[in-house]
Amino acid sequence: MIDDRKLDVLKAIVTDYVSSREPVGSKALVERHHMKVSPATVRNDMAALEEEGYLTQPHTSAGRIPTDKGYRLFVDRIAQVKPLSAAERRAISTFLDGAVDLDDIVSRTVRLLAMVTHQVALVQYPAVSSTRVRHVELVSLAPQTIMVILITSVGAIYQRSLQVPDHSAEDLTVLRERINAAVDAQPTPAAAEALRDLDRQGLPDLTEDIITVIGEMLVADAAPRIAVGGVPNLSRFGAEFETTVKPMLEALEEQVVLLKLLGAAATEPPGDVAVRIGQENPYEPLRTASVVASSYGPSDSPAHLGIVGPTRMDYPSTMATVRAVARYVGQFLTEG
Amino acid sequence: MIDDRKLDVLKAIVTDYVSSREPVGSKALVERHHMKVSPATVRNDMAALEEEGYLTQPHTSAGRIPTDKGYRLFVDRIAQVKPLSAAERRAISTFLDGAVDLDDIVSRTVRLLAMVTHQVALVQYPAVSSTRVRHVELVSLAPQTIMVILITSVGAIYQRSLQVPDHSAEDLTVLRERINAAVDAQPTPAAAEALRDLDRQGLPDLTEDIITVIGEMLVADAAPRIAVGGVPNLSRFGAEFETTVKPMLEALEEQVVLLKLLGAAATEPPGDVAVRIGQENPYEPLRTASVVASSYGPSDSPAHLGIVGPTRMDYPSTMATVRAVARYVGQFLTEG
DNA sequence: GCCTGGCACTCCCAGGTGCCGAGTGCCAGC
DNA sequence: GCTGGCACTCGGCACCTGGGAGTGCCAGGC
Repeated sequence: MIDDRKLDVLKAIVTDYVSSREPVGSKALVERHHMKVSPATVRNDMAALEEEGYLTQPHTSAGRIPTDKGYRLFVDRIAQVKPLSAAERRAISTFLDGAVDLDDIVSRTVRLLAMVTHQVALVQYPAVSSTRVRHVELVSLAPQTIMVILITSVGAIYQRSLQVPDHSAEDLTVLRERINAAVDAQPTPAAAEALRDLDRQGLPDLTEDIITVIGEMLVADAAPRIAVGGVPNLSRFGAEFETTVKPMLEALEEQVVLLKLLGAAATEPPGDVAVRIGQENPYEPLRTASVVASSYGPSDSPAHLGIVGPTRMDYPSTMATVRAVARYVGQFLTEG
Repeated sequence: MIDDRKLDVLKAIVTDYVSSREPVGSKALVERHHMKVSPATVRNDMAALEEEGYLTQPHTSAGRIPTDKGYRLFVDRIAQVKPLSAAERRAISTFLDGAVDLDDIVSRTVRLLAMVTHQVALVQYPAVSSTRVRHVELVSLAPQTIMVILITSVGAIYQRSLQVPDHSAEDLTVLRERINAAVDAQPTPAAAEALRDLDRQGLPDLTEDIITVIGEMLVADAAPRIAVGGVPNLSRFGAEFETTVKPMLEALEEQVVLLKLLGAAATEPPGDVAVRIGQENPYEPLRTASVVASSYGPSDSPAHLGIVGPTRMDYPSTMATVRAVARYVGQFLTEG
């Protein structure tokens, strides 16, 4: 039975533990939070919370610390999103000023997120499919190698090389014009369709190969990438090197793992913030870490962004920041 | 006076210290290296080496460890490059098989270096100027925004956006054709020149802006990038978190610092390996780290690659690996 | 003259001891 | 159902101590 006072106790313990990194005892808790009840009462509540799995004791006669389940309850039931400070608002609303291309936008975003949350930040590049095609370029790199370049309306560039049969420069020119006529300014799903229905009359042998490749680039979002920043923020956890820092460094090296983490975390509709705490993460070694993620871009194919940090983190502020940044980037992309 | 035996002693101390991480005493040294002299004699040599600054003692009655100066002498005078193991040779000669584009080559290289050396690996993307221009594309992103895309013969893509006055699609087409006629298949310095001398007759207003931007892209190598890999290898130094891991993480976040480090280290002609040890690095916080670097690509504008690790590293193997990888990548780029 | 064995000395480190304080659980009383 | 009180537990810290590794120095020998 979790009544209101127990929730208050849990909330106080989470808050104190996050800021002090030390197990929280009943006496200190009552003092620091001006509670209306005595330490003994709080102790009873703590015992009940521990009984139900929300708290744990590192050892007998130590204070309590929250479990993953405790953090979960805290996030679900208690944490009202903390309003951002004026400085944070200002940072968020100006950090994209003067961004020139997609790379620039992403790298600024990742730096901002890392700076404001003091955690490791992750930003996925927007999917191809969220944009319109601006131009397709075919460049002959070697006699039998062609590079296909796809440029989207947000300034993103995707490239692929492929081996093709012999061909002339004229072949390429014709093909390039035909393709661009079909896909220019189309949203990517429509472009993929237009490409399938392209009139093959008079086009060279290599057409099919190239169209296939472009189709893949448009649909599959072949190699979704994630930018990482704020790794030095892990320095604060030097003490927990083996359990926290090492697995995080290893995860950060693996794009696949990052994608899985972000993807699994950000299942909510864009604008909402999702939190995966400790064991809830789909990656075993990161059971001491939490992911706070959101998404941006069009709702039919959103890109994700978020942060990774120890379960012991300031969820209300972090969630507020992630949400604000995601919204702002999304807005910037649709407007710019 | 450093005679041969003292060099042997230094060599033995460096070797043992690198593998054991512990100060080396005279007795253990004589035993492990089957020396022909007694511990007492070695002690005298050690005292002399310490006197001259090649060794130091963490505290009285502890063994000796090498100083930066000691490592320097070791590298300069003693370390014969260790031949690579069969497995290493095999890894190096196959890791680029199937690499499709420049991004792929660089990311494979950085992973390989990290894997073989067990250190943090750095690989700079080849400079624009080391290649030929394959194509220049102008794409209109917004009414007054143009993206300039430069594609080189190795499949590298460089992009820049710029604001321009109003223009028509025809303007762009004319300009694009004129520019490509001038620069196609030229080595970048020649291309820059051709661009300067371009016949401006009949070209639109925005020509100058665009030519300037392309010129910058060609010459200045506007944003040299460095790929980083093997960061989890820092896990082995968890014990020295504050002094070693933290400053490294911070340095790795800063492309500028990395460029400076690699650039300063790899001043030798391509094919040679350069080592910067501890204090010799041009970045104060990394005074407990060494950089082993080499360069690849054309000798007039080489790109750098290398590794960063603690001064206590296996220099002979590391140097051999870095050299082998640099050579192989260089070869692959010229052939492929 | 250089190497060597011996010896006294230094100092880190690991293990053991004891105390202190924070924190708990429980209980009787209001 | 809350509270104050009390006995108890246990981690952390300071302190001490002995062992061992390593050194510097010196006198003697090849």
